[in-house]
Amino acid sequence: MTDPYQLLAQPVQRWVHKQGWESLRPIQNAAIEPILNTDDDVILSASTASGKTEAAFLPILSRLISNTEEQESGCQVLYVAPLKALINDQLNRIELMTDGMNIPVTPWHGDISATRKKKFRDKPDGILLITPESIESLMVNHGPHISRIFHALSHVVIDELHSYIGDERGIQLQSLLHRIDIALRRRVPRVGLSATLGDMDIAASFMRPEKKRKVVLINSSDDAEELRIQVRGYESVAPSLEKLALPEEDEEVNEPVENDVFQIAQHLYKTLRGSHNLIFANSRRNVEHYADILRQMCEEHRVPIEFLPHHGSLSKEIREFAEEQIKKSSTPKNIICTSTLEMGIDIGDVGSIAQIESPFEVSAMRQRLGRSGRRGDPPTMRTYIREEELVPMSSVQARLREHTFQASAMTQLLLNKWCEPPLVKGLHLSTMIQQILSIIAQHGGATADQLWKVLTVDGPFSHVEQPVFVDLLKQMGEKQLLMQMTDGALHHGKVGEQIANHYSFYAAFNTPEEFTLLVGGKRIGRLPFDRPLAVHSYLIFAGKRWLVINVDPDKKIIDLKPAKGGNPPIFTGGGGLLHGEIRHEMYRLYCDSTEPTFLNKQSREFIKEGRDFFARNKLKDQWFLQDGKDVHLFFWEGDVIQDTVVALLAYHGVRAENGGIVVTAIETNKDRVINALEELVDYPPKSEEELSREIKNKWIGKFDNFLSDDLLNKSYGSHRFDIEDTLTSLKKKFS
DNA sequence: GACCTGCTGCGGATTG
Repeated sequence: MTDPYQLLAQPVQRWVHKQGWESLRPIQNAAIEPILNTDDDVILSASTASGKTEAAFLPILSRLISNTEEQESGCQVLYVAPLKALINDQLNRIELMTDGMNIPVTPWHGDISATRKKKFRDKPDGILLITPESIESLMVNHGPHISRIFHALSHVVIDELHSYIGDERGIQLQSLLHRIDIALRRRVPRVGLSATLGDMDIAASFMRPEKKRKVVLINSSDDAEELRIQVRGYESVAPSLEKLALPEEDEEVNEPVENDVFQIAQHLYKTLRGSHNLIFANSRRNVEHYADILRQMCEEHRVPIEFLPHHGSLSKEIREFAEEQIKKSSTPKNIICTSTLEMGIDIGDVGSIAQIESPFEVSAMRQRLGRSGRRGDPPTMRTYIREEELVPMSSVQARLREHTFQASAMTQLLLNKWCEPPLVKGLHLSTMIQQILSIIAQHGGATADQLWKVLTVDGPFSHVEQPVFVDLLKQMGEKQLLMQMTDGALHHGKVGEQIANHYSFYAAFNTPEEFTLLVGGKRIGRLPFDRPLAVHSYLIFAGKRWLVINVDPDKKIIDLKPAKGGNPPIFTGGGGLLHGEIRHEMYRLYCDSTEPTFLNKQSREFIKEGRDFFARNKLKDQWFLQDGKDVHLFFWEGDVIQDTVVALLAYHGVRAENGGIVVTAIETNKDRVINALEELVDYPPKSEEELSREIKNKWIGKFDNFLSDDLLNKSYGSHRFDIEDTLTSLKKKFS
């Protein structure tokens, strides 16, 4: 066998040599042959910091170098990233790799000057680093030039592949890449990079939706990797009535800090101060809450403030300040963050990860764990779990110690190297509306037949049936998004023109309106529009305390000044969907009698208490539990199935709620619920669409407001419900 | 019981 390294072009070999590498990593060796010698699509899956970028670019650059003699100039590599910050980071890395190879590298996103973009459009060359939204803008504004700009395209590289699969942005990216292939009349090989792909087959069919195309999967996992993981338990004291008393108006008050929150903060302070760590707190509200408590602790002990908040509603300046601080080794800093620091940008050496309460996905845990332990130390994560003190009124969830079991099950799955396959479902009609308008902008018009071919035949919308597509076009006509010329060609209607000509058109995902928060005229961040603050109320934001001095609903501005009181802000948001495998693992953990090794003393105690309750109520075999007027149903399934059960029961007149570990049917009895479920198994509703009719607030996609009631029910049902899987699960219960 | 992501072209004035 030949050494794959020998296949690389001379200048690329010289670059490898200059790095002082003794050998290439396994993933880098494995990637060379398929990328260099074939036109297959390739997925490179390997842990964080394993050199995936180099694995893709060493063979790609080798190919470009051997091609340069024949090629006239033109964009040769299209590298797509989900974050601007990632493009800025990769620009430096790739420029170093191409040093002396005469291959220019151009970044393109919203912060790059129009001049630089124009220069590239006029004389495209080398490697383009770009976001999906900026490709969209290229299509809409420079449609006729697409084939000229990309005629020499050799490869498309998709970084952080997992971040696209299953959502609007993924469908949009599939559509854009497909449209580039169509413009060039050939298939450009694609290379996908990721550390957390739960299912390689799903990833492969995302990369290339066309059937009968081979995707080469290169998976390099380091089995010997040591991990340090602990799940720590904390118990809250049930709140006393005095603490719930309402404050006098204008009084500077703070929500009381619960004792378990205080203990968690104390442990973070004691364990993490003096080094670099990331603290993931799951919600922006919790980030602010812990940032405030930890700042006070630092002030009380008269030490420098070493805990900084970081989330998406903070201004860019505040976020970048925190990032700079943790990059410096001289000043130890901890950043308390949401998922903002889960992916991408290199923030230097992080000693350990703290996770406050479980995230919703094992893949998020894995991604977060991968941010620590970069310099020889094993990745380290402490998960802090809160459980309520048990009182006579305590819920069944509290008695089962649900949070401890969920965190333990997720940790076990992480150790088993499992993570969620992406949830690929839904019609994505909102994104289809966007792509229809975009294709028309690109070509200055299109026929219904052309749209159908581009979008559905080998395209990203092959799951959309023709009658739905026809209905959608009619609807778009009625809402003035489209109009039809006498020759049959479709053009933008009055409303379509307005939407597609504004820069807010390029993103496929939905964003809420927001207020801007100002201190002395300076922006510190944003708050969602539907949660306006009253004048004279107190707020904790950016880790500091403020008084609201003015609210301007027209300009969407809130003015603040420093204060001593304050409460963490409330943000809006839906719920996460837990995967069924996590509930299956939780069930196994309740049935089991051995103790996982990663528990501390208190969480071991919680596991024992949860198992006692589980055994006393015979929940291993029994899936009903009458609780006063309510009935708890134990399905041990994911949230899509449990949400579908709730909707199915409502359809049969039984009110129910998905409470996580249980579905609770309210004010009813066991017999009535069993009757309803048996009837459902025998006479299920015909479709998810039918099930959606009684649901309110069905606008989830950006352009859902243009759908008819029928299409909206179809769309909503396809995204949120799964009758088939639910019936399979129910039938198992009755067998 | 949630989080995150992204974003024009054009004209006119000013400067080198």
